[in-house]
Amino acid sequence: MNPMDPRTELLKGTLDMLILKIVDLGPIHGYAISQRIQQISKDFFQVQQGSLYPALHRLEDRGWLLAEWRQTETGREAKFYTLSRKGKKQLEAEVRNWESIAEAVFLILRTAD
Amino acid sequence: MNPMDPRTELLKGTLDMLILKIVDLGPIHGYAISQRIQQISKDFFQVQQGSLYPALHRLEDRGWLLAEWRQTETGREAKFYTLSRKGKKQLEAEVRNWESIAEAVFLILRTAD
DNA sequence: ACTTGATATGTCGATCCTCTAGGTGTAATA
DNA sequence: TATTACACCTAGAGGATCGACATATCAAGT
Repeated sequence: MNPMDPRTELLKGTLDMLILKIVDLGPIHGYAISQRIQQISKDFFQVQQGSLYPALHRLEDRGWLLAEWRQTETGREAKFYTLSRKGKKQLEAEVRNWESIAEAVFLILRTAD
Repeated sequence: MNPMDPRTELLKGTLDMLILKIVDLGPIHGYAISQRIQQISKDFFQVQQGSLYPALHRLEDRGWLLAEWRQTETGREAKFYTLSRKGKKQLEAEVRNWESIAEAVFLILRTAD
């Protein structure tokens, strides 16, 4: 995605939350996470691999995701992620925060003179 | 503000839009912009000076804001900003984009298994 | 007279995140 | 056989925000 593409800008800080949310739906591997995000958002978000994998490692390092090598349905090796208890709490906090931010942004955008 | 405070994440990439929106309400100087944003968002957003002034210069460099030194009501010198025609279009584009992003994010957050 | 706090602008360096662009390897399909 | 999809990864560049610092004026309190 072009660095001037506005879609890049506002994924900033949101990607972690979206990943945690997708993983919360059930064990899933990285490649499939990016597909799910793209699919559910109706192709609006396209998570680059250069964003995806560093984010997954970040979330694992922070103890929010647990990783385990398993086989996919098609018999390939892949790293499956699940949410830790800490991750679940983090997700809840981030969702609350996102809702507050969205509310505050809309307050400002709807302000008339 | 605590670095762990979620408000620190002023949702990167949103600040420019909020500034453009506030300036669109009428000529205003930098210091007052940060106050307006804080006030309208009911203290949720607190724009740091280290974010504010670089942002204003950025927006001016891109031709979205026009600057002019004037006196405040209290007789102090301050740099007043107004929206250029390009800035107005940019604001409209960013608002449309923000709405799309918010929609896409909520699509994902509301997804149940 | 002095000090504090609000007003008002600005820079610098650190930090963090995303992107592009590369890389590895396997399996299915044309 | 070549290409595409799957599945993982990293390095370096660029951009944005922040905390901390620096400057200066002015009002109000002590």
